[in-house]
Amino acid sequence: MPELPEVETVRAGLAPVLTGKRIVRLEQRRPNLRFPFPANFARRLEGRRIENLYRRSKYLIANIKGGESLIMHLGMSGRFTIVPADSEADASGSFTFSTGANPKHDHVTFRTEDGATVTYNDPRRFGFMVMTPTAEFDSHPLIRDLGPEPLGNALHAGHLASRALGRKADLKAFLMDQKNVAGLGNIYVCEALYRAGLSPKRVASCLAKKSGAPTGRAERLVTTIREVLSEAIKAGGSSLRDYRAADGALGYFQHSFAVYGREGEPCRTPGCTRKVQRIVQAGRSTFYCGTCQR
DNA sequence: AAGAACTCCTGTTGGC
DNA sequence: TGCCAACAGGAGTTCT
Repeated sequence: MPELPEVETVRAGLAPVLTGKRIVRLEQRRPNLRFPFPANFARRLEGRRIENLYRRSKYLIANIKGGESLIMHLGMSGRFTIVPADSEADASGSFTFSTGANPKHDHVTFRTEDGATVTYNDPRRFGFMVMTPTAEFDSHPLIRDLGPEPLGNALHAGHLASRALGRKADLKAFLMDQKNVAGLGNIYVCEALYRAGLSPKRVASCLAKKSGAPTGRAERLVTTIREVLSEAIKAGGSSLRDYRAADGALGYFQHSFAVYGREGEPCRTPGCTRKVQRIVQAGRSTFYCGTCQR
């Protein structure tokens, strides 16, 4: 579920609780999520310090003192919940801070030296946690082929054009592919395409001229991708169904969707009378306005 | 090599 | 009310 803005919001919530802290206990309640947990997972983390917590694409990464990195992905339904150190069980035995999720899907709990706990809950178990030597991080198979961070300098129209040149996939699929741009998912691709006035059904190669130079469409897309992601981060992400920040807060960017989830509702472009359409591309819903997006 | 289909898993929703 | 199909912020694997 979470795309870049949601993962970034989770990172911001977890960072003050985890950065620089020693993990004193790790409870792992099942052998695997999407992939098996790292071998000797608890033994490799207990007693060790988290040096920093950062985000790359939709991954959360913790550098662990001693030379390993923990790579975490939330999949479709993953959620982290913090229970602060000073919260206490009430008379009924339940915690003041409930995780708000079905506890049968609480798969991993980290306890820090401060007494805070961070629990990972994931009903669908499409998320995962893997470890790799930090020195080999960049060449890890999950990391090495990722495209540029959309909010950094490496994403520019020329990059999109060079990736898109000669590609027959449609624009929607091109932008969903993490090798081309990192961090976008179904929601923000739909929203960025709407803002750029580009049809999701267009062929990806429309971003490049025959010379390989970027078209105006590529320029517009870079701008709208950045805009929509930045605004969503400011709003704390989008909360539909499962997603919450680590402190339990709901994001509110879903109220700003122009097209996502709005099938049959009027296009928000002033003067446009068209209704938002839903089509299926590569098995996923795409929402767009057939008038404003060409 | 690129692209499409299939797969993992549980929960929720809407139609009959 | 129940039953069943469709769908959900992802992406690796396998096939053509």
